[in-house]
Amino acid sequence: MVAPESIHDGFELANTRRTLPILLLSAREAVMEHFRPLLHAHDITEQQWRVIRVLQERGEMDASRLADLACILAPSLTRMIKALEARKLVASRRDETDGRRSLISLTEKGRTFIATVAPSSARIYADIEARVGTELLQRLTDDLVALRTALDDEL
Amino acid sequence: MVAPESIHDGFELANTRRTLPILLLSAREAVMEHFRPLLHAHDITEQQWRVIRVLQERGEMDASRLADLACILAPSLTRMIKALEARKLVASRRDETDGRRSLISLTEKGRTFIATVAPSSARIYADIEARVGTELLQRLTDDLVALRTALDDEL
DNA sequence: CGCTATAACTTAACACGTTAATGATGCTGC
DNA sequence: GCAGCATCATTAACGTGTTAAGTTATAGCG
Repeated sequence: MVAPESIHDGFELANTRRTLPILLLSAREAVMEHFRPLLHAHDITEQQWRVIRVLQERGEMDASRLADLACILAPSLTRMIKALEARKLVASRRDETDGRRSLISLTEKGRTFIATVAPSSARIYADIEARVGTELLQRLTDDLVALRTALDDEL
Repeated sequence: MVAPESIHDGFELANTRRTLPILLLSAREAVMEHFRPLLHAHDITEQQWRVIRVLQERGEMDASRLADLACILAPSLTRMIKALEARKLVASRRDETDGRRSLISLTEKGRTFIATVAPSSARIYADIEARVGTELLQRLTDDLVALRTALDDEL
């Protein structure tokens, strides 16, 4: 499929299709392809789904932490919270002890929404797990965490 | 860092932070973080950089194939080609034998541009390779390809 | 040849990614 | 107490992701 040359010789650009950015991007695309029909059917974006799931798992938190955990930038989150509030899936309030912070939480409607979508989502993930195989999936999970750790510039 | 429970039990949602979509997203983010200053300094986006690199590696091709290889959707590519043409980094022309197709190619200026940025880019990739380690990088590369293959619905 | 279907792009509309700048609040030291 | 700096959130501007609809061109078929 691809020439079996070394990934990178240190002097020239690597084959674009074999670089980490594209491999990670296309792998992610292959995974998301399976979830998209479900999310679309429930009129929610992938990013919004991440946000409300994080809220369900960890409860109310400020916007910065939510953005960090859901892998979403602050400006995007600001826009999304407005949309999710309009649908009454989340609620936000000012932190009383720190007026700069905005605390976001899941509403009862939000919890119900997740409960509605969760079974299908879990089924899709189980199908992916079955296709990929437990061994490969486990190794990938560990290696991806290791990759992040190796690249994290501990400031 | 994360509770050492099984990835997924088949009945409930997995821990969001341990799911493939987020792992792949955050790993990619960790990698791109290192390239962003360079790309920004040359006033080019990550996606545009992918597009012109694919053109350099494989030469003139039609838009569909280019979009596929660079992992970019057709509507995005249409917009990008306009921008890249305005900067005279790429050129496009109609396919003479199939009037529907648009053939995209790198200009001389485009080649020069890549030659200018390539050394820094290669240095950054080499640094990443050094941090991550050859073994982990090689295994990840293979596993990510395997993941894509496993999930590809061969239509 | 003409009709229909399909394919390759293009456009449009809306959401998110990314960077920079602004506003508001908190904090620190004097 | 207040001036100056840091932090959190928001806004703005532009590029890309995503889906749907629209254009133009080709292919198939009677």
